[in-house]
Amino acid sequence: MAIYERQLRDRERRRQQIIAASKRVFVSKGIKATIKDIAEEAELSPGTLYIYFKNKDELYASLSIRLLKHLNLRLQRVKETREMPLQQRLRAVRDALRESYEIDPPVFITLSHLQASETLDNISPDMLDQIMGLLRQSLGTLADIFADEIHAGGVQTRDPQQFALVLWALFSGLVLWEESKRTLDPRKDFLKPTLELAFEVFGRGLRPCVADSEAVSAGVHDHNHRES
Amino acid sequence: MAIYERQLRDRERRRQQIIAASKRVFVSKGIKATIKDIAEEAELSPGTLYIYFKNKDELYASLSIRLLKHLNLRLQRVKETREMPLQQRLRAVRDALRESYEIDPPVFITLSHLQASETLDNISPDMLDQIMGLLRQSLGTLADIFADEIHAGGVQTRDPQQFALVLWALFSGLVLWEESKRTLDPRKDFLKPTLELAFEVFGRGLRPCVADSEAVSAGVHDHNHRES
Amino acid sequence: MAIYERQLRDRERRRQQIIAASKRVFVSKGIKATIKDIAEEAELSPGTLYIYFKNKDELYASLSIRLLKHLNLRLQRVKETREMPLQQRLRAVRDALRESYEIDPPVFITLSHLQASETLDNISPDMLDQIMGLLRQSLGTLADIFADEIHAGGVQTRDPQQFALVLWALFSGLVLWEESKRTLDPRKDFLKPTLELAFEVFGRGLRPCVADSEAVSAGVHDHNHRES
Amino acid sequence: MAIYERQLRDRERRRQQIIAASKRVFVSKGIKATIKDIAEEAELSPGTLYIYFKNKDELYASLSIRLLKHLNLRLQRVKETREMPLQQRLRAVRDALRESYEIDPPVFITLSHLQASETLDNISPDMLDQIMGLLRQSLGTLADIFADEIHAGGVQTRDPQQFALVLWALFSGLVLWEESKRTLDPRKDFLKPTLELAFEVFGRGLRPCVADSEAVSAGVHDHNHRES
DNA sequence: GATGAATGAGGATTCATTCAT
DNA sequence: TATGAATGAATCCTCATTCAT
Repeated sequence: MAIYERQLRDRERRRQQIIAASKRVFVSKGIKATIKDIAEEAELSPGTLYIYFKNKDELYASLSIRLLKHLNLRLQRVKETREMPLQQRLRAVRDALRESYEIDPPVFITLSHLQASETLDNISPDMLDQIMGLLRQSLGTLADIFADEIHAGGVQTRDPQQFALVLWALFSGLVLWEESKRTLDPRKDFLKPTLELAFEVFGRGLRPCVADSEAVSAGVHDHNHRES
Repeated sequence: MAIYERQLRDRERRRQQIIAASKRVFVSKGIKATIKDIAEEAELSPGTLYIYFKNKDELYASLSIRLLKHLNLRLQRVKETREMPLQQRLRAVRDALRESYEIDPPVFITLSHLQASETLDNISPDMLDQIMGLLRQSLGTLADIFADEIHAGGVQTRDPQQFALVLWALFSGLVLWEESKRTLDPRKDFLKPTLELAFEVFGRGLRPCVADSEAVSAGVHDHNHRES
Repeated sequence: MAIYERQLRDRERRRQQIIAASKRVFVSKGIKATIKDIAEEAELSPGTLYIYFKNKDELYASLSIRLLKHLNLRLQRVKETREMPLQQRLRAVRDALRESYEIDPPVFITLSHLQASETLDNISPDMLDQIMGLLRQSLGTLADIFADEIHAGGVQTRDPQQFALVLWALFSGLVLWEESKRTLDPRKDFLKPTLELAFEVFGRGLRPCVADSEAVSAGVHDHNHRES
Repeated sequence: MAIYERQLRDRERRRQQIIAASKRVFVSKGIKATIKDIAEEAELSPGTLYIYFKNKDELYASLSIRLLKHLNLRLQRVKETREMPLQQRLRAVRDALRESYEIDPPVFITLSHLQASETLDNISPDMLDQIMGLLRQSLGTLADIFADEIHAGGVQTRDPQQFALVLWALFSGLVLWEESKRTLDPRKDFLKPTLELAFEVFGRGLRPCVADSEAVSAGVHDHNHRES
């Protein structure tokens, strides 16, 4: 049994080693990275990758899984801080997202591609389920956080799932833009300030107010007064 | 003379016919569409496409140009409605974006890919300039709208360019998500409600307030006191 | 009849116009010239070329025919100068070859390609006969000149056809080399001095001598003495 | 270690196998041979060729390199026979050229094409340098031989480089002609007798004479007096 | 397990040639 | 006759994947 377990552990270690190499390759070559590129970076032969991954798309998907697992953990931790004030929790969410992104910038793009392409066809149902599950879980955790806040009265009463989705989209969009900028001009960390503004605006927008959105457009100024 | 003009018109019509076919192919085959696919859809031979487009990437880019031109027009019109209240203008912006998207859902994705990939290498500088110019123009128009509102006092004093960018990212992210949903489950128009919520939140978040963002997170905590 | 003749004349004029354009294109684009290139240079449409030439290879062949006709004329004229001394006639031959080459440097290469490739398969038998006839005629005229000289005693008694062939090969080889140099370094007129040396050596080598070539190799030094 | 060496040997063997197949294809299909043709002849798949050669042009170039290396060796050996009489050395040169040619008749043509075409653009600078170096070396060795003979007094005092070039051109021209004959009528070994005559004439033409070339044409005219 | 040479389907692109106007 | 858009076969090359060692 011990032997079997060690084999299992070794196997998993190899997988991680390949995944790590893939990430490094993505950083330099982007989406156009080939299996050969990755194999070279991992100091393995192309054939070996196929022992650990069914095909290229599953390798891609594995990257996403790793990313999502990390993100889930971080979000879970935020969820548990029920005692914190809303704005602080939002900032924690923001940082969780940003740090997950910064671990592997290009992988986030992979995740987008994964969603938008036919890549999914080549992935085993198991893996697809896993990814979709993790994605749902991330969004679910976000939604839970919003549900807390709605319940506490700091956020207007709306479907928390929707809030989660909007936040996720906001983040994805910014990351996509960041990446596109990076190909044109690789000055780093343009993301941070924009992300901060985005969360600030978003955070402020969540708050409940006397006047509903319809009313708002009628007479903005008065309503902007906060009772504090 | 009339003959020359007719030829010119015919030529442009063909271009549009090919672009239209490309869009249809993108809907069904996604980014992996081949020249052959598009040619078949357009009921032309592969060679013919190369009469009208220098290469595949320029065909892709043309799709984006069409989209951006349309969007620019729509946003320009919104910009001119200075007399309208903020919320109404925001809704107009939202509709401009959404309608531009709905004309060619998959093309928006192409635009994202265009940004994020090495596609740019194959595009003639002229065309690249055109796309980047249109993109900058769109963001510029958005920024102008925000500048108006900041000046009018309905929006907090921040860099309007940043606001524009956040809005664009928000929209891109939602579109990306919509597209990914569509491949998994093609029930239409899931975008609309989320987009509406997103703009509502965003719109409310823009408003200036007595307490600055720093202050807010400090001063707001009464609301957020947890019983814990 | 007059009408028919004028049509014929017009037709021939068009052909020559196209041939002239082809030559110009060859100078700039080399063997890789396309039908479209030639059509543009001739200010005609690709289709029109096919009214005057069965296919691309026949157009190429026509160039060669023009060249060979010109060369034949020049050589014929040399042949008629029986009264001239050998060396002077040789120089006349040399100049005839060089000038024919200089009218259209790249066409000479076409002629080589014509010989060495499968181009011939696409040419109508008539045209092939014409080319081969002209080539044979050129070599024949050269041979006739040598025959004169052999008869006159200025040239050793050997098959004059063989002499003609050696001369032709010498010239072709030099032209080929010249062309290859030109692609690497387009300084002009490197051909002339080498060609002069070549003909000088060749001319001297033709002369009959007391010692035969076999004898020569036995004891060169003694035999090198000329009785003059 | 032994393993590594065997792999290296295998690799080189494969390369040679592909080169051998290419030659065979050239014989039958000429310059128009495609990668597919060569792959089929080598009983490999097209993709495999690209493991051993960067692209088609480098495959072509490799053929030339092999040829030139062989030729260089042969000429070097002739150069070392300083004690031999001129005519015998010339015959040795002639045989070196002819035998190099006979190893791979079509490759010599490739070499010519290589010089004259745009093929050069696709070849790595290293390989181009190698070919040009070998070519220069061959011509240099020839020139050295002539320099010896000039020094020994058996050859008139001229630039030996020029002599080398003339000889090379003479040979190239004959080979080109031979090849063109072969496509029309594949009776073998028409080259040999012409080449012999060519070298004989050339050899005799090299000899110094009392009268210089200018003088010759003046002083020779006794021979050339025509009865007219 | 590990290798990496071999595969070969598939893609973008070119260009001689045709044909409706 | 002249046009030039349309054709589509043919070409080079790539790269995910397999398999004998």
